[in-house]
Amino acid sequence: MASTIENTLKRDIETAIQACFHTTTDDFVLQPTKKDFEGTYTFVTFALTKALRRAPAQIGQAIGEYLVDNSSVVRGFNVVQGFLNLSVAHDAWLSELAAIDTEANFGTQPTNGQSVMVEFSSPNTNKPLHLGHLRNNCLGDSVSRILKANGYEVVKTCLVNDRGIHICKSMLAYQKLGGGETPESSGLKGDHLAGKYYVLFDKEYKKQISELVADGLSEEEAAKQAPWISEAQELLILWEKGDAETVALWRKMNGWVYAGFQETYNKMGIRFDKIYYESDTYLLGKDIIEEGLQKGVFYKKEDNSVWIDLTVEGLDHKLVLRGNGTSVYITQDLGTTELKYKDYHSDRYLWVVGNEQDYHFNVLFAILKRLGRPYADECFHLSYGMVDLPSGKMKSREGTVVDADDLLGQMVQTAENRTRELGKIEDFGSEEAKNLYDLLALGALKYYLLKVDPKKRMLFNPEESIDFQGHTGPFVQYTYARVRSILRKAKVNGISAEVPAENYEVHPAEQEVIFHLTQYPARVATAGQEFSPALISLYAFELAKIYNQFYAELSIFADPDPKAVRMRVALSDAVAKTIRHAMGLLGIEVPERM
RNA sequence: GGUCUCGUAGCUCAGCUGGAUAGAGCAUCUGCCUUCUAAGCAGACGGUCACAGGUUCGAAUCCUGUCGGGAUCACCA
Repeated sequence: MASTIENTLKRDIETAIQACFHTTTDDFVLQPTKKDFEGTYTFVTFALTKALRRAPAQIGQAIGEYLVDNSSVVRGFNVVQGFLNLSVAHDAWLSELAAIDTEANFGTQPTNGQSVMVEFSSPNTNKPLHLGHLRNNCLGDSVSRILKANGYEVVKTCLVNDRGIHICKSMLAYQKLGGGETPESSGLKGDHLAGKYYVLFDKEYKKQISELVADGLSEEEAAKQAPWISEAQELLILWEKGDAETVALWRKMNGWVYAGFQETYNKMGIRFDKIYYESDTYLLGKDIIEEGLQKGVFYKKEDNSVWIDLTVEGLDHKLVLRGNGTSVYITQDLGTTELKYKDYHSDRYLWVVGNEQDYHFNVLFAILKRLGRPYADECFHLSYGMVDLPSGKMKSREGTVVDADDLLGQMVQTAENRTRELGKIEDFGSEEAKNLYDLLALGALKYYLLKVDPKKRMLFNPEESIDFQGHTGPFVQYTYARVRSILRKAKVNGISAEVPAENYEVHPAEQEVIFHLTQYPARVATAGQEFSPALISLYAFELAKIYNQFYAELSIFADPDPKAVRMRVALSDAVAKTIRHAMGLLGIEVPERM
């Protein structure tokens, strides 16, 4: 995965060590040279000092001299303490760039013959999507794209949580207070309409609790006895029995929510290959419990409830089936996982689920292993951190959520305002302009959510709008548009991209750009191994930044050397291609102009 | 209380499989558009890498402990 220069360099250094000292090292440290020093790669010699019993600088000097004489990729060197800084030969830069230039799908690996299922989003159908869901969606979508670029066949899947007591709560409130309201009659998006009744339920429920508490009941008792909660539970029972009226209402309200979600997914550019509905799968898993009992993996208590002892794994005893024979969360997940396996026989399974469920997934994977499932070792939980507000966690019932549709709308507005201020696209038609605003807003939002290490929780301050400058999506998009402008100009002037084969002194600013281009495939591979779009985000930013520096320092068309002009056009072309590819892995589109 | 996780500049984050003087962006201040898109570039300011020990030639990074934040330990999903 490393670049040609890097591979050659490693080999040549090994040869040098052998030739100079008649030994080898397994502690091989080759890293990019720090900015303040001359060179591109730095070989660290400290590890060799003990075995060779020589000063680090002495070792560096010897290896450096050998490389300058014998390595095709080394042009010069300097030694600072134990650091051997190496400059790359001009021809090596040129051939590296030429190779990238001719590669049609730079960054994409050929198929590896393996398949992976990525489950993400998995929303509840009782309230609209918020910023936390957006992080999940962006992560799931981007990781899917990254895995695909790494050669996997990817199945994107979503398990819709469309049944249960929470759904019945919104249904009940709607029955009581809805008065036949519909998305059409109210002008509300379907998921927001359902969410409205979920909130109304909670309001009334809380009122009922406090009334009961005033009558002398304990909080706990009151929460159980409040009339609306009992009615909601009755609704759930009716639903499970298949009561026609209840099911019809459920279907109607869920339909609204699906339509609402679909609209948001469409806006975000997110699609699934397969959607599972919990209403179809919630009874699954019981046969696995039976199987586990027979295998002695599970045990039964006196009340008929079924458990597993996971203390050996450092976990607890865990309930897997209630005494009355009904499922719990883990039962369903066992069933759904088995179903996914039966449906797709994928080689690997990835769940993009918040880190609040770390324990659940540890349990799930431990059980799968105990049951000897063939896919047990290929299950991974991409555990991402919550999006918190300065006030703490987002809570939908307390109205402290950042609504996905609202935020998206605001960002489109910001994109429009900013674009108008700059006045660069006055010749755009209204539809063209609208597309650009959407593209920029999505770029800013997705980049914002993806640039942070997925594992870490992140803070969103609603008081501060998401930036369009600096380390942002629009910065990268802008750089792309800028490069495209260069390439258009080259085409108009009949200048073709061409990397000279030799006799060209590659300018340091050009070297920097080429060096970063060479790092891309390795970065894509690491991002795939670590399920981390943040690595790609950072890369895209760095590449754009370095190109902008090159752009500010050197003139492309005004250079007197026509070889330099053609070479820089080729370099620009490679950068445009790579930025587009990297942003594509984040699910972000790039504009021709902005 | 047990387990997991995080603590880096005023703010948001990189760096963490040990390597040079700890890096970006935002914010504040200063320069740069008669030349390829200034959503840009250059510079200034800003740090006891929570704290204390340990390992080593070398620690933000590894180990131990302390303090502080978060999550989780449901017959909720």
